[in-house]
Amino acid sequence: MPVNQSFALDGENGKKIGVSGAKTVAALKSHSEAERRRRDRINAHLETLRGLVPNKEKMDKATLLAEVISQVKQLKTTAKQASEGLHVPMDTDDVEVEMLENNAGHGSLLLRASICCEYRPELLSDLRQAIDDLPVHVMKCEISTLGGRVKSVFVLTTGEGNNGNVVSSVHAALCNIVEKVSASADYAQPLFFPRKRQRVSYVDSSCLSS
Amino acid sequence: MPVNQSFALDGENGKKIGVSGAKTVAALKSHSEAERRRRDRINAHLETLRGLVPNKEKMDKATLLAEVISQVKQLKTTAKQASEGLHVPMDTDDVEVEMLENNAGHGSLLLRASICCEYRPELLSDLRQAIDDLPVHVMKCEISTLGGRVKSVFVLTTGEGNNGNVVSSVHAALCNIVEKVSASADYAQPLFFPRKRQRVSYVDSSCLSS
DNA sequence: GCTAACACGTGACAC
DNA sequence: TGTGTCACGTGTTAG
Repeated sequence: MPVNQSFALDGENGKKIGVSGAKTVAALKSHSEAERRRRDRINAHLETLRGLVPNKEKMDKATLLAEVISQVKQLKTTAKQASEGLHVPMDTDDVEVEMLENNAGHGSLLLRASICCEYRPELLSDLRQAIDDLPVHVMKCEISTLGGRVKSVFVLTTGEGNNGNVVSSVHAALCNIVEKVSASADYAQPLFFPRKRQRVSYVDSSCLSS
Repeated sequence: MPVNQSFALDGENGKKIGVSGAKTVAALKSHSEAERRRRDRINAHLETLRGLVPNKEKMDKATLLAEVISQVKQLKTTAKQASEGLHVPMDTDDVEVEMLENNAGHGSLLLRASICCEYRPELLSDLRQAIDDLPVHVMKCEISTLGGRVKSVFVLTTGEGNNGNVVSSVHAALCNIVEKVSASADYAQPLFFPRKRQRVSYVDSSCLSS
């Protein structure tokens, strides 16, 4: 049992531990209480984490944290590759054009073009105009939005003949759109439709990177 | 500096603190060393976690753990919603609403709603209007077109409270849109953009269903 | 009895 | 000032 009464004894530095010692004791007590609260807070979070790992209970703190680490890494990779497959917009602007199939010299090329950028109201019509101006046909189009950002993927075919530098011209056209985005960078309401306030926190896609 | 030499003194229980005292001191030392190792292990894991959260450095242990918790939850939901397949429009009209996650009674529901139908010019604005009128928020939205047909998939969350019959009301709203489609069944130009004549034959989307 | 894990109180340092 | 965080050594308990 700790001493919480103050006796008239000499401290090591010659300081009296008398009536003033009561204050010291009180301060000490609040200190230990604060520390106790800190521990409780940390342990509460650890308890929450214990509920999020598959192994359920019975795990010491260190291995629990190790488990959480591997969980996070695992989830990151799966979420990343899954979102790649599903064309979820990342938070870095991006334009990609790749050739899916080169139909043996003459005839049509099959392209896959994607653009990822912040949303703005004229984006869709700009896209449509850009594609219309190119010597391509849209076979398939996919538009995804997440947290105010947009990713759009096109599967395109070229007509006969004019397949010289279609790839680069498509790329340039899409880049124009992205840059026009960053030009009119003042924020506008997102496409579809976080017009109402977003109650769920956005997915920070940067956390999917590493 | 701790006493690591053993003097011939009597302990309080009458136990000699002699040569055996050296053992006691040694045991105590190994104890504290073991504890130190344990702390280092835990702290190393915490440091690793610090590298996995977006905020980088400067975070006390408790808030770091809190951040990790929200990270894990976030990643879990995204990983779940990403595990759905590709959303290619079939050539049969369809409306589906399913519950992805029921957050423990209170709080928000996570829904996945999809609609597949023929394209018409007002479809997008109709969709937007319908979603706006519902007590839901759009977390993610994906629109795909193929051969004049369109499929749109939404990941929705409901606010607190009004989660009673959201599923059925969402379903009803989307069905209304589909039926409105077949009502104004006279053909209009497709969404995005086979406005120019389609030189390649449409992909029969039934062959994608497998 | 030995190891491993935990909670506790305390000194030190920071803002 | 005091309020908060951290590392440390120790007491205690379980396997």
